[in-house]
Order: sequence, then structure tokens, then C-alpha cells
Amino acid sequence: MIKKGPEENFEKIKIFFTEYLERNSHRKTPERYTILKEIFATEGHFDIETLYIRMKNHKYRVSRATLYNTMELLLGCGLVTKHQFGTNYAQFEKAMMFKQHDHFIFNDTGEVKEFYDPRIAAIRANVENDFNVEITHYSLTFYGNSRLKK
Amino acid sequence: MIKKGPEENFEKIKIFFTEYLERNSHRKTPERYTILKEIFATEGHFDIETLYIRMKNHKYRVSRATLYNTMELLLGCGLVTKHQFGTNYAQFEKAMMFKQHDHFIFNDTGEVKEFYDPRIAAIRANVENDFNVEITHYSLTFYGNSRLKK
DNA sequence: TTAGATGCAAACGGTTTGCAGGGAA
DNA sequence: TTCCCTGCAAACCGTTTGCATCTAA
Repeated sequence: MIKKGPEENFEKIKIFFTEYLERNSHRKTPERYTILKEIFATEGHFDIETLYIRMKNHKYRVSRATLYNTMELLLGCGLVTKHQFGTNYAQFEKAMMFKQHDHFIFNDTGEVKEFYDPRIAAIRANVENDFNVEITHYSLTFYGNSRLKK
Repeated sequence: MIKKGPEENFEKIKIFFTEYLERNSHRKTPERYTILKEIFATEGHFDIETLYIRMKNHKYRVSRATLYNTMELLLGCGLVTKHQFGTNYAQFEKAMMFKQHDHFIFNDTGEVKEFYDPRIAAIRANVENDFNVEITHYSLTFYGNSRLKK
């Protein structure tokens, strides 16, 4: 079985984004694709300012307004996820389809760990029934400190 | 068995706060007690601005700076809990000892519902073991819309 | 007496908005 | 050609900070 390279996967992502833009009558501007590319070229979490500086370093002409604007689109089609993590600015990460997870944050460093627990789906189902609601998204984050080595 | 009135419970809270202030060499100023009283006299969630306006309406002379300052102390001794709920300003609620709960937020109105699920404690224990950390606090919030009545 | 608190107002910083110019359709 | 998007800069707004004054200890 031939393993797909990251380039091929990114092609699919571009097509997915294109379809979303067309479906919602949004223009397919080069800026939007450049931002998408930049996001999927890096790992882990990021905030707007970091992304802005990174793109400036890569000699792209881009404004913060367009970044915020495009993030809204990427959130809308589910290619990116937004987190608040307690501070008063947002952090994002590219959505890893089929790899749902939640977060643990170190109080001192802010370092982010990821974990997955199937029981969350069960809790979610319960909440939907109890309140007669449809849950669109959720956030579960633990905060703490590393234990002393024994 | 005689049921305790809210006044009597509040006396205990005041004593608890006083002990915390003394233990940490903080002054017992009238402002701090007034803020404490105001918070425990109202139900549900609130933000700083709402609290500020409410106190102004009650003819108290208070500044936002002192409110933020005092919230820090109340958080420090666990009498109050802080939430971020995705917006970029904080919301608080008085801690209800022995009544742990999490939140469901309506996407459209921002209305807050509370629920409790014991499985969260189990997930928490797992995370502590997996990462060899000590969890100090956490946040679980579901977001969604009310289902159409059938 | 004095170091910590307060009220006020200005500063801060992430996000949003207004607007003239540019480019996708 | 149209009008949605972009870059830029200013506005916005919740929070933090600086400072003169006040007061709990």
C-alpha cells in the first residue's frame, strides 16, 4: 500500500476549501489559499499574531484583518478549531479529521498536551437529552502542574 | 432540625474570607467585604462590568480596579469561580461548595445551563496518570442550540 | 507611622471596524 | 463592470497599570 505524502493530502484540503467557498459564494482569493497553506505547513497551536509574523517573515503581504476574516471561513468549514484556554486571546489549530481530542495545559509554561477519552461522547449525549438541545461543539480543558518525580 | 438562613451561611463565608486574608497578610478593607456581600446576594453568572454597575446603583463608591483586585483574592481562596465561555471577557460565579457542575451555553442567547456528570472525575484521574500531572482545575463547556419541538 | 489599598484615568493589547483601492467573477 | 476583499489604520473594549491619596494595622 502506497502511503500518501503530505502534499497529496493538502491537495484534498484545498479542494475541500474551494468547494466550501463556492457553495457559499465567497471569492477564491490567493490570500485565502496562502493562509490555508501556511496553517497546514506548521504543527501545533498558534494565535493570530504568531501567524501574522510568520507570514511577514515569509515575505507575504497580508493584514491582520484578512487573517481574522479568513479564520472565520476556515472555522466555518471545519478546517480549523478555535480555543480560548483561559487567556483573553484566541488560539487555533488545524482540525485533524477523525482525531478528536481535548487538552491539558501546564499552569506555569502554557504547554499544551492532547488526550482522547471516549466517555466524553457519552456525557455529551446525556446533556443533549437532558436539556433537549443539539450540541454543535464543546471544550474540555484540564489545567495543572507536573508531579514531582519520586 | 433547624434550617439555616442565608444570613447565617454568609457569616461563615465572611469568616472564611477573613481567615484567608489574615493568613496571607492582606488587609481587611470594607470594600472587600462589600464586594463579597454583593456577589453572594445575587444568583447566577456575572461579569465585572455588570457587578460594577450593580454596585454603583446601590450607591457604593467602588472602582473597577478594586473589583478586579478583589476577584483575584476571591479566586485565590476558592469563594468564586472564573469562566471564559469563548468570548473575550471573563464571567464569574460564586463557588457552590459541594455542588460541582459544568456548563451548557446556548449559541444564540448565551444562556447558561448547569449539569453534573460523575464520569468527568474518572476522565480527570486518567489524565493525571497518563501525563503524570496534578490537575488544579478544569473547564468543560458544551455549546449548542435548542431542538425543535416535535 | 507606613506599607498596602483605593479611585481615577490613562495605557495596554487582542479584536473589530471604516474606508479607499484592487481584483475575482 | 460590479461589488466582494484586501491592507492599513483607527476605533473598540475588557483588563491592567501608574499614581496621588487614604487607611488598616
